[in-house]
Amino acid sequence: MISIKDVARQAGVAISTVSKVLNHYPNVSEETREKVNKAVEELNFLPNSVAAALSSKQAGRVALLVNLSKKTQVVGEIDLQYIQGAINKAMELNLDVITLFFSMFQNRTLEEMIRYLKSQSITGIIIYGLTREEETLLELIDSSQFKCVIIDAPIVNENTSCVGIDNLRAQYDVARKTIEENNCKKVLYITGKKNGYVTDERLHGMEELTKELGLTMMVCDGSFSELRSRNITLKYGKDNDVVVCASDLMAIGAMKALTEMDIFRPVCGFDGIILMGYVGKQMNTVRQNFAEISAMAMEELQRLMSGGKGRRVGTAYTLARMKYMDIIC
Amino acid sequence: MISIKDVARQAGVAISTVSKVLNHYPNVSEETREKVNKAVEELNFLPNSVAAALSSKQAGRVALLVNLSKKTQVVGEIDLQYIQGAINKAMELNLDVITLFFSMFQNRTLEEMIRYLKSQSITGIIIYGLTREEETLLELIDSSQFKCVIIDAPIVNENTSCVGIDNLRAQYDVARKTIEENNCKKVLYITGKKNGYVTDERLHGMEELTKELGLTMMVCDGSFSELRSRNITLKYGKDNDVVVCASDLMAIGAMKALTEMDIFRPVCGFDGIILMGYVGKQMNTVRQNFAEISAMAMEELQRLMSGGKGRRVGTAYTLARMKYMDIIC
DNA sequence: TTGTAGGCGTTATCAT
DNA sequence: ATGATAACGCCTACAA
Repeated sequence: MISIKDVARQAGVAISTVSKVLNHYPNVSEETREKVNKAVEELNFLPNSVAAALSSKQAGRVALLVNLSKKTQVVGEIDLQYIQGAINKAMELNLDVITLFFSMFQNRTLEEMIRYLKSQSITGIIIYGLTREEETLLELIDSSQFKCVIIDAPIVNENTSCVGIDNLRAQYDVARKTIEENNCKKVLYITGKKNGYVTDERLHGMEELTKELGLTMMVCDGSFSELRSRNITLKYGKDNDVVVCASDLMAIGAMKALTEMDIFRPVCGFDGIILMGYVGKQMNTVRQNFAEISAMAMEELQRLMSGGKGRRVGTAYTLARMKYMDIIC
Repeated sequence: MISIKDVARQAGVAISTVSKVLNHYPNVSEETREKVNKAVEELNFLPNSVAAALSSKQAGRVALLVNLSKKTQVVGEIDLQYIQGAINKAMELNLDVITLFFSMFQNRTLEEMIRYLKSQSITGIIIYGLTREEETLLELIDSSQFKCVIIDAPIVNENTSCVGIDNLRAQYDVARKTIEENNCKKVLYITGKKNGYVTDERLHGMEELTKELGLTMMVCDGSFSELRSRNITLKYGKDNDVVVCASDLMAIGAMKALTEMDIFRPVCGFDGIILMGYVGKQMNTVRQNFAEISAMAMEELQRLMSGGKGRRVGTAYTLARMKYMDIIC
């Protein structure tokens, strides 16, 4: 394997000089910079990231902490896009990434988690799918041992940023659109998990909307479960004239229930997953670009790791309908 | 951060002795072994994997090379299970993992790929979704620079193993079941991509079956595309009395087409993805446990990395029907 | 059986 | 502006 040493020899300079050029240090003459770059080209040199990680305490590695939604069986779509977006961006930024799942830390203490992450030279973490139930993770964030970026949970401090859409607004928007299109008065709102951060925000969006339009609203805990949403709809669907769901999966469950009951009620979902295109009926939904959000999170993490302070980063969304013929190819 | 040095001091032995205990070397007295382990416990020591990777040339890291199926829009389910299965097993085996995607190496030469992987201290690779079109990857495997495990492609050599089900048999089985259940004579077979390894194997399964049962078979290239399958079915579905597809997605496309044409034909798919449960009609399919397959691949890779020779590893499958009420919760 | 010392490829701190 | 040199944490001959 060809190393920085070879480059140094080839360029006729010291190892440390090569390192400086590689890392864009200021005090290097244009002349040597060129010599070194030429040698790098000639030798096709690529720095060993493992050695770099070991040596420098600042250019650490980042961990993706993914909460695989096993609860719903439709695994994958969102999480994979998160992972992909993050990894691609990381490669662009020259950051090392390892992917981890919540389940790996199931019964671990805070100290064990920290130890493990440190043993991997992790200095930055992106967390996907955090809920209030993950107490140890919340402590981890609080511990300030790592730079963190949280997706879709409003946690911000010195070392922690959050990125995500404005859930309140988005829920308001998609529900309003659906309600106005169908001239509804009584809305059945099926929420996400009790302890989910987005759950509250979205609910507030509905509260604002129903108050503003003078609607009545029945709120049921769907826990992001397609089955629960289905049962709730079977029970209360008929008595309301629109079903607003805090997730697409729940919207699908609701729609399937309505179809079975052979009654029509407009339904809207949240997230814009491809699966929505398969259920026949078109529904309004909030569409997010998960890969892009994740890429932004990675950029934000890099900012934090190089000294930036935690902050809130907003991402975009659109209202959409997923049509079968659009999504297949 | 607490290091091997601290453990050595605490145990009153030399650093190298600690290392020996940690790595289960033979020549260590029971007494010192206990002293060291006690110190490890007390200090909650966890070895730094980055340093280990840098130091030892043998305990390298492994890369997951995933071919994200962008062609079909239903991304995720299979790939994510692969990733999850591999990472979980790797953690168990104490192996470092990084996840990469084919797209990252789109226009890269063999040398560039090798350089990159070496710069990451990669010594083992698991490849998911390989086709004959990935020429550079095939060269990479041939180069013998890394230990490789290929999923679902019959490539075996000194440093390369493959793991996967018997595609010929599985295709034969699921088709036979469907055909016998419905007493069919004329089968429309929609294949996967021309250059996919499994495509041929599955086709051979069909050839064996149709010959054995004396059926007529019409073979169309579906390229794993739901849309193509749909169009093929629209065109030829009526003239045949069963549609056998080399993937679930294509089975769904075929079924949707049949439904639109308002005719019934039994359809069977391949893979057992959750999505199958959403399309209403139940279809036979071959169910694979992707996470488990991937875990086996990781174990096989470890075997290779510790000196084992390449070989073929078979995995299990079952025939199943995906029912909506079974898959939601 | 145990310890010493050199090396893995970088980065970072000093002199120069 | 450049170059020695000491870390970084661990592994592994080799020596004791």
